Amino acid sequence: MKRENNAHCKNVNCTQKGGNEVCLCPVGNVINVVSKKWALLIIATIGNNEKIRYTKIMKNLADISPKTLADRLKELENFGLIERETFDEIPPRVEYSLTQDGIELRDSMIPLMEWASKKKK
Amino acid sequence: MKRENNAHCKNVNCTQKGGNEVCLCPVGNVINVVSKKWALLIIATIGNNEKIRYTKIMKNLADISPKTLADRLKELENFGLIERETFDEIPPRVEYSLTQDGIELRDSMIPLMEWASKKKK
DNA sequence: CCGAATCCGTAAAGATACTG
DNA sequence: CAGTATCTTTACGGATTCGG
Repeated sequence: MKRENNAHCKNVNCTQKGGNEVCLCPVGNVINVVSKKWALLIIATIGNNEKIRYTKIMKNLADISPKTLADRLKELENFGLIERETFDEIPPRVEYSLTQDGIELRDSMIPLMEWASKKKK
Repeated sequence: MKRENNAHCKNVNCTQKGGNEVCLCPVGNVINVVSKKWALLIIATIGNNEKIRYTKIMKNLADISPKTLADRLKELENFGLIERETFDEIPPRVEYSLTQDGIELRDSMIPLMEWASKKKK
């Protein structure tokens, strides 16, 4: 059976049915960045602070390892979701903040976080 | 400085500031299930179909491996987000559907999926 | 045939110690 | 302070196999 017309997706190989569903074909890239472990929580943490330093993110996300945090910050920056500002001071200071895209992402994940929040325990 | 009152969180160790932010303290568990690779896409796929079989999920998520799908389905079932119904037929038939919690999750992630959808190239 | 389970190699995440 | 380096552990992917 050839698939029905789908308002959400122009991909001819899309196997989703038409209707009011959310088509998943175009979601791949972003989701793969965003669904890595800690990624959403990092975005949310930065979003809660406007500007925030590496050590403070570490404290807020108590169980993250420094390596994972550094890796994730680099990815999120490369992806244009966060911004990294360095200051030539001793001791060094680096501040992270959300870009416009990051803010949009943060806003769009608030319902998810609230669901998770009330779901826990 | 002791932290300010935070309407979202009763955890005394919460390091978030007060205000209109989303507190992350209670989010841990669920997020760790949900932010595993493919988890959100599986939820979304099942949510798009009410009932759906293993093989059809495989087709919809073209690049997932059978092992990863089986692993994720088990986790999501254990977590009470999806339901697994087996039929004693040959060839065997297994249908997956969202639980009430799964439906809530699905609803709460729609904005995120839509953001991802319009963000992608 | 369908829905996995198994085995195995690679990639990602965690723990800890350490440095510019 | 803001990360690296290094090592161990866990997660993921790919092919094959298998019971019903």
